[in-house]
Amino acid sequence: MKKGVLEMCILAIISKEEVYTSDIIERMKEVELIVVEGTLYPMLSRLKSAGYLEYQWRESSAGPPRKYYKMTEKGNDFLRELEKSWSQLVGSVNDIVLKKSKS
Amino acid sequence: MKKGVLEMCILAIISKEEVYTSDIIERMKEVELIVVEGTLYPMLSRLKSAGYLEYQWRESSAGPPRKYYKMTEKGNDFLRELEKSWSQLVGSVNDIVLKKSKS
DNA sequence: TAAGGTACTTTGTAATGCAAGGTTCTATAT
DNA sequence: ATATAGAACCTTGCATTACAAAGTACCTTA
Repeated sequence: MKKGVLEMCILAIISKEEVYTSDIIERMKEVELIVVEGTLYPMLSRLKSAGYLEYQWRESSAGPPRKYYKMTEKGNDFLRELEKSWSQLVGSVNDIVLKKSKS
Repeated sequence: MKKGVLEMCILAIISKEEVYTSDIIERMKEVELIVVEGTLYPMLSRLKSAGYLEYQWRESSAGPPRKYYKMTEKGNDFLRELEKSWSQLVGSVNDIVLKKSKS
């Protein structure tokens, strides 16, 4: 029923700026959403294989190189889809929750 | 990241009126949320074992008897919890999605 | 008393997200 | 030079969630 909320968040973050994994975790934490590496790495690989993302290696000033992700055209389309079904879900759930009881 | 949206919907429906499974499916369909028996029966059993629901057998005018569910006190508390974390989730996701890109 | 529909239940499976552990690479302290 | 620490990446195994599909029980009607 509720497919792809986390996926949508990740894609939304990447659509704003090129980021690597730790950036994503940080952006999520900024709005009190906790997500961990073990979730993120497989998901990013999946999204990349699906053609929604592409990445580029970049060196870091302190530490090993990082994979910086950015959206593809297809990824942007997919993000718009996800956003649409997300707002539909929110609407439906609000209908259920806010409906007056039969009294 | 976030669990229990469907659970919250089910509990919200039951909190409005005493219903049996087919009623729930119908209420959900009214707001374009599709849920099926195979999802619902195990979930209702779980919620009942957890002490959030109780049920009562009632005869039907045409067919076998039905399990009518209603909330317990504990169930109402739990529902309020779920609603709170649901609106937090909606808020957080909106923050992510609506945030301006760095440009 | 057989047939069909309604209601409840169980089983197997796919997808999701997490914990935990592992590998590689770089910088720094010894 | 070498060991240590830490950053970044990746993998494995597990619990949970939701669904499809098949199965069981009951009730009404022909």
